[in-house]
Amino acid sequence: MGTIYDLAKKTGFSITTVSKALNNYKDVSDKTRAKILQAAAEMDYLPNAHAQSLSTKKSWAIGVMFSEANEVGMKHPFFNGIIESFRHATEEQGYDLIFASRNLRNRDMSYLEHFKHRAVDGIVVICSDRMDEQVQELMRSDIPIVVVDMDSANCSVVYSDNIEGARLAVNYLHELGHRKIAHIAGDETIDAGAARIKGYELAMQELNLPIQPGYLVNAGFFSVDEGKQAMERLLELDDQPTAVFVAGDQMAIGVIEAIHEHGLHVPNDISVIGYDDIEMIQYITPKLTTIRQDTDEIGEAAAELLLEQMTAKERLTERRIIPVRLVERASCAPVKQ
Amino acid sequence: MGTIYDLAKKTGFSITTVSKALNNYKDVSDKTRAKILQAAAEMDYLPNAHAQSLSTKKSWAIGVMFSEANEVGMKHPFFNGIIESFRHATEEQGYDLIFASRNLRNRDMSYLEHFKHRAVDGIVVICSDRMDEQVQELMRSDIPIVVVDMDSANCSVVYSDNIEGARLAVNYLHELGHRKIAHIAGDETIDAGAARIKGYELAMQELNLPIQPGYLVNAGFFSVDEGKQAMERLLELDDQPTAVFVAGDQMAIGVIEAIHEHGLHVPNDISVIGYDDIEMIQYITPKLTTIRQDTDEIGEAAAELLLEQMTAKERLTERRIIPVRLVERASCAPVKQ
DNA sequence: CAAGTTACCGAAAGCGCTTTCGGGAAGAGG
DNA sequence: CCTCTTCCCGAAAGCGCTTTCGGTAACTTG
Repeated sequence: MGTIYDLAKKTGFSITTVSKALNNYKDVSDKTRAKILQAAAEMDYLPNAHAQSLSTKKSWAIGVMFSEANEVGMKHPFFNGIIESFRHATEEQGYDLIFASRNLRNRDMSYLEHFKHRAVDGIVVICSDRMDEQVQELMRSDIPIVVVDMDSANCSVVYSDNIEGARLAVNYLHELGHRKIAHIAGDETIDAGAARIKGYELAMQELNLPIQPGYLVNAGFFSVDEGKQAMERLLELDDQPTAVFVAGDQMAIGVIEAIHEHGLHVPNDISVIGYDDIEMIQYITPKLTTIRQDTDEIGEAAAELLLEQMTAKERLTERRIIPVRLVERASCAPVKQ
Repeated sequence: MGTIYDLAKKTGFSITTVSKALNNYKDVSDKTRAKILQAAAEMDYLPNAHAQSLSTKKSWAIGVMFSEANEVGMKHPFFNGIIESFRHATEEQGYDLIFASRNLRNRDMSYLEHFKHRAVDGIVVICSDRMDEQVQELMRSDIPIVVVDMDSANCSVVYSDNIEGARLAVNYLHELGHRKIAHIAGDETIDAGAARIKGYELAMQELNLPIQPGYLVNAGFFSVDEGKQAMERLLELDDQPTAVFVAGDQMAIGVIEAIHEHGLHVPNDISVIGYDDIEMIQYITPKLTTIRQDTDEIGEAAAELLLEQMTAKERLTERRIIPVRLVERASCAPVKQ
């Protein structure tokens, strides 16, 4: 492949001139630039990224911290959509993504340490647990950073409009005639969970609907099983809800399972509305009505906020809230009289 | 954070000694090593990865080429499981994954070029299209490489035992009494598709079952829609099959949809068996019986084959075939008499 | 006690690139 | 014809680290 020295030797120019030609400096004539470029193509020369980074202090790499409660990593059906869209957006600007291990040659270090070691230009964290000490550490650092699906005053963040999403869900059920509306919630330590609870409470209040005892149940961390268990608690109630707003699609799948196992029908006996709009809910029975989060737009917004900081070379703290919308399918029906 | 020079100044030793202490050379006394390590901790010194790579020619990074026909990237429900497992396995050895963009500061280059530019230690390619010129180029290069879900004599490969998987599927249907067994296949340009076709033909032959005209239908690239369309062609036949072996779970979802839309029932009228065992098929109705590919093991095997080459510093060409197994759920039933 | 080991440390070169700064040649202006 | 710009180009330092090689001090050994 050769180095810049080889190119210099081949063309007869100094490495300085070669470097300048390659980097479009203005103080090299078109003629010599052409010669150098041609020679570079001939010996398919490629600059060494490490050498470049060393001397420019810019690595063209973005560190990704991806971590969620259920440890499924890239298999996470919602987060992986965000990552994918983020990747597209940053790729266009010439950045590579690096998924850092926490293990540097068997000395384990924090994500921050690792990212500093790798000298990334920016960091994106997709992590649901705001208490994670690793995340805190990243947010305290001075590396440009953007955090997805989590709120914070100390760095740029992007997340869906969860309050509005919850309101959409509750209002929709209300329009269908439901009054006994329960909420199967995500854990409050997760911002998205907390916000949807708040939205639920707000919406109920606006509609003058009381939240009956036992109608707000914490289902933990968005897994199918937890959703199922939560629904079972709801089904034990004397005064069962006629509709339930579930804080996540995966939980909603468990919820429907539980309802079916109890011999009841969705949506005829109980209406269910989810949150996220992950792919698989189009294929279950009944197809799940849900609040759609726009992963494409979330990823793009995250990229935008990060790129902004990286070019400005200073930390900004912008907050971007992405609109959600209701996707009507078949899991909700008018209340039975 | 400081450099090795700062550390040297702080401790009074030369940078040579500092470097040696950090890298566990034997020719530095325990006492001075301790001092240096302590000082390093105090100023939380971290070596700069670019400088290290530049001088050692080892980047501790693995390039990932991830590309499939449907352009869903990391959202791909099967491939993302492999990546995740691969990531775990390589992480343990201290490697980071780099998802390379094909765009180097707005000059577009090939994956190979990009990986050379980044000086990765190895490459993993997860790509279904064997004709992809980019993949060919990677395989021709001299960088350690492992290819997943594709066969080749020129580099290390790992894939599932597709022949055996197809055989398992067909035999299972046969045991249920089915004789009219169709195959909705993946495109033959994709190794996995071709192998499953071959397995299907083999198994049918072994059972002395003729493959009726129209029973082998190419459904293209494993999407739900393509599966659906293929099934519709099958349903137009005068002599309809009683069971169909579908080369991918996503296609099988479309297949079931098509059957239902025609007023028929799965599995009572037609049995369906899929391939892959992606998560969502546990939640559809009926739960899909399928051939399970072990993504964990595939990812681990890929990591193993790659690490092997990277430490040996030479290209090996080992072939690893991962066993599959039948997962019985509810989409197949004994044939009606 | 002289000679030979062994243990520990440092000077310096090198990895491949960028960038400042200065200098020579060619052109502009009087 | 002389001075002042403008246009090109290159020497050299520097980015932060590793590694070879040699040298000194301390320690054995007979």
